[in-house]
Amino acid sequence: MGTTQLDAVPEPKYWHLKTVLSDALDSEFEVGEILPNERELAARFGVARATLRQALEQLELEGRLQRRRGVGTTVAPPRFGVDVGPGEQGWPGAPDDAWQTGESEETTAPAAVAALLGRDADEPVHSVRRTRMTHGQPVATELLYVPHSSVPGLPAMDSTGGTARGRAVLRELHRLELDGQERTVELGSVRADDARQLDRLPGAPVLVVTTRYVSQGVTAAVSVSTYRADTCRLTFGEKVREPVVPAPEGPAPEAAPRRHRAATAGRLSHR
Amino acid sequence: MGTTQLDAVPEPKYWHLKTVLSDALDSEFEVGEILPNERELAARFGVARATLRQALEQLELEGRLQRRRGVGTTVAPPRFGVDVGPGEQGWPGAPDDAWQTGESEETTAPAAVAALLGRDADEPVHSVRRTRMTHGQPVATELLYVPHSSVPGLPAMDSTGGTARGRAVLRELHRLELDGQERTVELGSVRADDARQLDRLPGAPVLVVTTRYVSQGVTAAVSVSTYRADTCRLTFGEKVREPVVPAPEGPAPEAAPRRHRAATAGRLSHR
DNA sequence: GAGTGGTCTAGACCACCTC
DNA sequence: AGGTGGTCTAGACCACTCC
Repeated sequence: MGTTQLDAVPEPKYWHLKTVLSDALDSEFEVGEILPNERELAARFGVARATLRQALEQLELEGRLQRRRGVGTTVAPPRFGVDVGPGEQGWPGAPDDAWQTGESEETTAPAAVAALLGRDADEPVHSVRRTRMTHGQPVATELLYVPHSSVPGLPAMDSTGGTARGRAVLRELHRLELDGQERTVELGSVRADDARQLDRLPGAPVLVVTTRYVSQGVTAAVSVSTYRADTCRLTFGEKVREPVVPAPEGPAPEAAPRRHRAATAGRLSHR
Repeated sequence: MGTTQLDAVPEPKYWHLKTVLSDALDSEFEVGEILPNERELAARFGVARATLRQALEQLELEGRLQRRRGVGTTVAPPRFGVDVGPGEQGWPGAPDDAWQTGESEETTAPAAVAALLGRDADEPVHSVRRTRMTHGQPVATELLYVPHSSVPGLPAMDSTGGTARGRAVLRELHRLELDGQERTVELGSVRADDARQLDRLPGAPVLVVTTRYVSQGVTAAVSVSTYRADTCRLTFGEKVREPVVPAPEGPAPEAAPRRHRAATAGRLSHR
């Protein structure tokens, strides 16, 4: 007695805030437009900044917003669709691939990778770092692990730890016959070293794509690629051509107008 | 002058905490074991609870921990590898698939899905809800959208909005010839309705797999599946058999012992 | 009812970018 | 120097689970 009705599940404030902001983004903002700052938004909605930030975090996770320290919060463009095979049924470094070869060094593979390779954890491998660019932005970094035994023909150039070495490794890899590849995708958080290359803070969500390259029945190489989860949509094309894909937003896309109305000055109404 | 050295980047507390906890998880805890509660952990590390929670959030995102309200925080098992074609080159509802057909109803597809279907946004579609189980746990929910024009042979059973109707839709789908399918994977956050089915709170991170099924040159159906990102590793097998995959943990797996030492009582040392 | 994780507050300071 | 987002604190209350 007293409760007007079944108030049922009191929706968390930040959750409600998120949907309000999401709607405002659709109706009142242009892509690339900069939002009012967090302190102002929090005040306007009558919540603590931490609560507002919880909502913004969600929206950033869904690729709707982009936040940069010292700059501000902007409305993010729809996610890129980046192709992740098996379209290009080739080895890394195929002439047409989207990757840019970087440093290479001789190390020992991390335990998990060694297990995937089916090699001992202490067997030396070539590790080649690569970066993938799209629209002028780095969207992924990769570490490619190639056991010495996979590329026995590689000329000795031990101390040449530069990009030349990386290209040499890729070249040798191409001499092998590729039987197939196997991929897994999972969620991770970017480590400090990758973070800088991807222009994100450590801990930002990434999609980790692990690929096992098989040649003549054995795993010849393993690559671990980390894609920015906020800006990327991984596509696995097969046979079919892609039409205009209007980036589903959030989880299960529900009626999403995303009309671009002219943006003037003081909108984003409260309540 | 004055700084002893390049103190460079003062690592955030929660970031350092995360690595400390991560190491402790490897060395001092068993899978399924329950951690001390948050207030205790925070006190033990001399930080505010919010800071500790930031570290725990990261670890949960990486699939290392599982937190349940009212229960506690437990050490998560390695992620499941769930197959996401194109191994089973078939229509949804193939006799051997891992999905469990649920409710079906007649609706109109959300805008983004309608665009993928290449149909008008107001054309009626059958929407079939399905659930994917693995190891007795629900790992994904799906909404399958089938335009009426794709299954003209479907007998009239308008008001039969149950699972029988869903099965009928799938049955009709099988009569079509499948030319190919096209998938995309992206990060999302689970909506309220899916959340309950996946036993997660709203907003939890999910991997959204959107599949376009093509028959005779046109898109015959579109499915949107949301997988729990904390417990799932999506696998895209091709030709190759899978060995024992020891779940890379975090982004780029670095030397990960994950040895299971006997767990006693009051460890998890500070500093 | 006791104990857990989830939400929220009102403040403070820091790191970074831009002017 | 001033403004932005990022980190951190010390508290409070709530929703949930289990006994």
